[in-house]
Amino acid sequence: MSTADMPPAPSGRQRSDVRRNEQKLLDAAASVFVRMGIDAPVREIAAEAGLGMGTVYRHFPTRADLVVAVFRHQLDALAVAADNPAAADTPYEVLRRWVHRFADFLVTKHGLAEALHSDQAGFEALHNEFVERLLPVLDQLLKDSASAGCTRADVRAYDFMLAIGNLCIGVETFPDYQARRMIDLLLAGLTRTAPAPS
Amino acid sequence: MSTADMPPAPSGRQRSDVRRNEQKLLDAAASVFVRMGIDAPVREIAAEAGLGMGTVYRHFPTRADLVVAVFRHQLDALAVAADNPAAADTPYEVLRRWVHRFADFLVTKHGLAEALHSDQAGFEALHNEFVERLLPVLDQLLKDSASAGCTRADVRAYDFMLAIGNLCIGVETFPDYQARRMIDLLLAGLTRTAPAPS
Amino acid sequence: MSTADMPPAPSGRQRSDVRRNEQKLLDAAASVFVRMGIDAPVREIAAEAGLGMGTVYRHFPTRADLVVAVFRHQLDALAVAADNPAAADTPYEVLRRWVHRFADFLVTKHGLAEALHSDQAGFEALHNEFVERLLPVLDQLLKDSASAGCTRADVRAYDFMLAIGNLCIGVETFPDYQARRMIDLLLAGLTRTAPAPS
Amino acid sequence: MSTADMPPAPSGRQRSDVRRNEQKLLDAAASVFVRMGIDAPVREIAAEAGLGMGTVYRHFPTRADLVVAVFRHQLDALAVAADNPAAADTPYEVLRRWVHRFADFLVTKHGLAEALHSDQAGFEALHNEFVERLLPVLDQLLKDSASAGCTRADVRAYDFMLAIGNLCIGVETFPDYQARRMIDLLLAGLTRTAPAPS
DNA sequence: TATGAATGAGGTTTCATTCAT
DNA sequence: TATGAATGAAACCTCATTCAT
Repeated sequence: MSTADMPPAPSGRQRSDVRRNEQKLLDAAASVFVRMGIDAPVREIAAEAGLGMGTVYRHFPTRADLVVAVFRHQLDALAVAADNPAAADTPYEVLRRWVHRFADFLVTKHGLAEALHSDQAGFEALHNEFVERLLPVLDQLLKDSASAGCTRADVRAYDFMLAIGNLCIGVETFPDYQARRMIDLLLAGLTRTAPAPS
Repeated sequence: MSTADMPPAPSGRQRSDVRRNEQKLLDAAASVFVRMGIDAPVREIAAEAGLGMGTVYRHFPTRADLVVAVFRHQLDALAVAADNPAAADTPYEVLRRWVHRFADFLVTKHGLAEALHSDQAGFEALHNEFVERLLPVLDQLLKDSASAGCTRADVRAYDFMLAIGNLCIGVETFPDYQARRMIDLLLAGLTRTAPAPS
Repeated sequence: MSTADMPPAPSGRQRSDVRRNEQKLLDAAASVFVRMGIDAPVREIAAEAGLGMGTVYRHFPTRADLVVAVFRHQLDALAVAADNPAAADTPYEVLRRWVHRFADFLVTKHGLAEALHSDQAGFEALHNEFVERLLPVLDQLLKDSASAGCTRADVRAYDFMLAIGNLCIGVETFPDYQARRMIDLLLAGLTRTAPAPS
Repeated sequence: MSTADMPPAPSGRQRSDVRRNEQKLLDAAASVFVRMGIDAPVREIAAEAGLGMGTVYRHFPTRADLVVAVFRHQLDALAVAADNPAAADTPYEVLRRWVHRFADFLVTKHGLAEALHSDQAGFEALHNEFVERLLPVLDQLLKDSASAGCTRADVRAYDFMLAIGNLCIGVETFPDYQARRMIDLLLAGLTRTAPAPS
């Protein structure tokens, strides 16, 4: 009932062109966001994609839509990254590894950590996207680790997620800043603070 | 008889007005930076100060000059905040208190933590300002604490300072984010990781 | 069947509109340059053309581009003006007529002579344009006339061209100044100075 | 009645200070006009004179007043330059020498020739100044030379004066332009044109 | 009388967004 | 559906000019 009553017959080909364009735009935007920040001129993104500016607006009516789409796309990979626990690790090890994978993600997608705090359009949506996709994963990892007695139980996944993200900020602009060490410090702080080894 | 015995002084009153205006501008800029970010229109700052735009440029020829001035002004207070050690504390306690004072500073100067990472003009100068003023203080505190055996000695003050700053980011925009808890977590990670308390 | 056999052509109509706008801009700029000088506000030119300011910048990214374009367009006509020698004239007559045509050009394009000396952006380009287009023509005319024994051979076309241009300056602003008489005086000075009245 | 009822007694000293300042301003303006053109910022002139901006305005309420004053000052020297005819010269030689002296003046006061055509405030006054001071001198020289049969009688001093001025334009900006040759050409055109080849 | 701080109009340029083709 | 030309608001920065001291 849906596609049937459309004009001459859009033909699968056209539809796939459209999708191809959307992909081009996502890739282009990701790359441009890195190069020029999340406030990069729309024209720049269109040019990078080899498309017209109107096409950007057709696919992503607001900048927010584009921003979210760019990163949603990249979050998918991370959301499933906790699914293969690698068997014989302690829950803390699993948590630890995921956290660093998260940091990898933020750091390699240069500028993403900073972008999360942009006060521009799309900002809220972007944040929500992260929360929706990653918070459940991290929450589970924290709970597992706490249940196993490895780590504190009084740390909220939300705070922890933002903290990790924050610690990644500035890696690019301050080349001397070693975010990884600080992330490890945060992880260390998470471990059951020695109060009673016995 | 009149002008002859004056110093070159071009009327003391005027000079004090000028200084008053400079202060107005610093206050206005601090407030506007918070509201609109470090890239706020100059016109906005002028308006907030109740002065003309030209006056802003007279006092601070480049945006960098203004940005640096705004924060240098506020750093002075913090740089001396470690001078009154409050006697009977452990070095770790002193460190801990200063770190929270630093966080207070960043958080109450709403937006300042974010501003530290702006990739705009004045950015480098701002960063340098922080490094020059605060790094020595923090470095000393860390060393004292490590010497006393309270904390690790393998943490660089530079990383730690940026980390604290980073953890404060987003406090305003994500009201649910509890930066203080994360700072405490980082401080906890700093403590000599309970090799054997006994 | 449809798009396949078209060239890449992005709709011929659009392109012609674009060209029409460019022409509008050239006309508008020529007119405004006369009225307000070569430094006229871009906004003025846009208004005169009935277009937006952005459009000016799209077509002519720098002021120099616009300035040069305005006059290049008008130089074309002059560069070929020496091609129809009108048969039975002496080379000196031909030279004389072209010089006055050049002066006509400068004077009727009110303000152009002055514009040639603007120390603003685009100035060098404008001068070069004149040199490239007109100098060869004038040089040939001078040589022909000198070869025929009508005029001195020791006058450089470059100096002469600038001199003609200079003599046209002020025609508008000093209504009483009769540039033509001075041009004739210069031409008279060019003739083989009374070889031997004996 | 006039100076008598003034305040405490301005004292000759003060008056001479005022005059000294005026001279400072004239010198400074002349120098700045050369360096930055006739539209140079007022502040620049004040700075060059080592005085406040307000003082500039006190002495020369409009820019026109300053411009005129600067050049009037320099015209005085030229106006008398024809007074010492050096005895044994032909009137044409005297004319010729004065013309080159005029050109010297324009060329060495870099930018002055161009300034004569500025469409800015003070322009008309400047032009008038030249006319009033120099036209009588040049007119007399032309008449003397014509009376002696050296040169044409049908050339108006006004046109000739402007022509000389114009030919000096661009000497600075087009280093390759040899204004002197063109002035000589104009002078050559002035000579009784090859009496009659018949 | 001299000063120079303050003002703000006016120029430049950039881009987000619309819309005719 | 895709295009990119056009628009114009908005930011920047520079002085001419005023006026309190």
